[in-house]
Amino acid sequence: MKPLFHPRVDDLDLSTILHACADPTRLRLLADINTEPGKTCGTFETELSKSTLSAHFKVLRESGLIRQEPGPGNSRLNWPRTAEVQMRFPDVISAILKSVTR
Amino acid sequence: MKPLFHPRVDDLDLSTILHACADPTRLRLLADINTEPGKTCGTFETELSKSTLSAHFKVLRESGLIRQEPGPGNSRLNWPRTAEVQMRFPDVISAILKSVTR
DNA sequence: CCAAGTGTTCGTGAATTGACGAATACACGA
DNA sequence: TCGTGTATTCGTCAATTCACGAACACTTGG
Repeated sequence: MKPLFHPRVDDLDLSTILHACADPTRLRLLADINTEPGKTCGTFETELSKSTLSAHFKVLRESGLIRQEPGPGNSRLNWPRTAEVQMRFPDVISAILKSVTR
Repeated sequence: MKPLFHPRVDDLDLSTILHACADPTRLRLLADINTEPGKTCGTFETELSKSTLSAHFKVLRESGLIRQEPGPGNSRLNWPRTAEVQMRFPDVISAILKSVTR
């Protein structure tokens, strides 16, 4: 599996991050990844098609909110980058995640 | 001056709020309103046209982030609703505002 | 080697966004 | 009442977003 692009902490942008969080689907995904780190892309509850979901993961990853690393088979493991993001923007992500209704 | 629509605290939506914050221009406006509450719409530093600015204020207002009340003449005074928003989504707005680079 | 499983990419289309200028609405002072 | 200042609304336009299915890429098990 090809490794994917991930922005460095220094390159994180607040507006980009907020935009990534602003979509209900992505916010749900992000929350799930934080509750259950290492989940594989196919294990999320959703009605959406695979391609749509893949696009959402891409937005999350490119914003710096998650890390996607090669997993077993052709899968990808999804990890939160919350700790890293907090270094740049303290409390933002944690506050948002706390407000997400399950 | 007509009073404008403002959502009740109970009707605030996290995604809507994050979307409102996700635009750099709006984030700038929001930060300015919080630093200097009661500012009038025309007193913001910007290159944008009146109509564009007005649209941004509308997004902020309808998301619940600011209150726009009639001011002297035909002006509108802009107030933060940060305290109200915090009741629904604790720390979210304050954390975002702290991360805004001046 | 082949089939099954897992994701990504591409092309498409509908809807939304963000920008603008022109027109409009409203309040106030002269 | 007539300008002037302030802000909203409207119509338009280009660009972006979000959704989908089809096609492709890659790994692994049989």
